[in-house]
Amino acid sequence: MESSSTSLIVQALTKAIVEHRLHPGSKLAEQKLADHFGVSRTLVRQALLQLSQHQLVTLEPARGAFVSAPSVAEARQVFAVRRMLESEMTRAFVRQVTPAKIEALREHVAQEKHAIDRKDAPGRTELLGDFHVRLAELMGNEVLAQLLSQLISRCALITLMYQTQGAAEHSNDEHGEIVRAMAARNEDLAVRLMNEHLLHVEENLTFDRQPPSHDISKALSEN
Amino acid sequence: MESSSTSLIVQALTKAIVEHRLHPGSKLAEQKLADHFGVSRTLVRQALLQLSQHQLVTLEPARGAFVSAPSVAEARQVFAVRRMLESEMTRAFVRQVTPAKIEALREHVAQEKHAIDRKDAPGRTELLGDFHVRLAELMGNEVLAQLLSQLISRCALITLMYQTQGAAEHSNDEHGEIVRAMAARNEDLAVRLMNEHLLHVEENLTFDRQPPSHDISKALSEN
DNA sequence: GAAAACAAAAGTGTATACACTTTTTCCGGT
DNA sequence: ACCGGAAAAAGTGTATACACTTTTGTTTTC
Repeated sequence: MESSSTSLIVQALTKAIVEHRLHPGSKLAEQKLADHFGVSRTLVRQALLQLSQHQLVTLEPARGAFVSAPSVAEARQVFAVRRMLESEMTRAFVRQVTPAKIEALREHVAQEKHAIDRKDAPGRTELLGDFHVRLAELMGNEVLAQLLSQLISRCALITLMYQTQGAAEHSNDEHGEIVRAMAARNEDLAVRLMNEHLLHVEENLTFDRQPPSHDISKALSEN
Repeated sequence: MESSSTSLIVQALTKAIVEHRLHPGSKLAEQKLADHFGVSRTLVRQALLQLSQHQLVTLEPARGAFVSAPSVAEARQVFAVRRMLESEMTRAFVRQVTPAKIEALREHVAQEKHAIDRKDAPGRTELLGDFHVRLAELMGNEVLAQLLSQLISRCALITLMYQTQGAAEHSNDEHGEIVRAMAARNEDLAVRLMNEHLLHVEENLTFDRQPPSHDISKALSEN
């Protein structure tokens, strides 16, 4: 790896954390990362600072940066916020729905299904999360989309990436049902389905602690 | 000014921006800020990076940092998100309300009134915003509180600080009404009042561009 | 042999140096 | 006088240096 501005480092680390190639608790030593990316510690520090704002990384004074290990309480709070935000988002969406938007969502759900059928675990996790961001984008609300994107990254850090094939299929089905309710302009049903969907995802939380991967370079090299 | 870690610089700049002592568009030159705070550019850069994540500052590559000047569209999006989030927050709050929490809110509203009566403009703006954050805190949801706090900072950058005495009183009254509806456990009323309150605040947006203050040191020295 | 104390190594936090980009200033041409 | 452009000044972006803290490993002591 070579050329990289700060944001490229942020992206690479975010991907590695969200995809659970870097486990919660892993130490992120500045010099090691700097060597890996071929830059100075300066840029790595900037990246780690940003990631700490996104809550994906925790900075301990004079001790360094670690992949965040959210507590159960924090995880539940994040999901509570998502339910508040997304149920109302769903309501607003139904009120301004158009055939083109429904078509875009159907297309997305089909992509999810494709990734699931291919057993492409990283791809399916990303797409399942992006469904919710797409909703915000289709509403034309950038602020909402960005906010949700961050919340969902945090959720991905919380839920295990290698969720069962079954759970992924279940989520995919629920996305489909939600879109159907939206297409029928059934506001209350869509909102209820979205709420239930998020509750189901939350139920599937697995709070097992895993042995941290101490080989940072290897974790990052896998793309 | 002397002793300061990065977060102190962030706080000082946030306060200056939110209180409109630094106007949107003002250039924030690193060396000037470094001299003012008596630190090196390193720490100032870290602070500016954080502020840019909070959307209070905009970084232009190779050109430097400027106090953000949110567009009208962006402002409306921020308020739309607040309405989604806060209406559901209100609903959840009513469902788990206790006399102690109501008392805390009454106390807060009284403080608001006090600041308004004293014509303490910075204090009242801060307190009027904090009402919404207090709500989140009382629900015991840190994540929600932090998120709202950031959204509200952005709103403060958008709304003029020196809102009329009348508008402040109006907001204060509405806060009082909301608390009353909550105390009565009238969920739908409380939610409706909160929604209307946020719409009123949004209506009061003033999108006049003001001449930027070029004297950064002076603006920051006023505390 | 275990625990405490010390020394060495590694790592973080802040300042500074330097290359490169943008902005400003100043000067000559029209 | 005004415009264009070169030279200087100011400013940002990244790397490096160095002080100080934490961690690790070794030796000493009981």
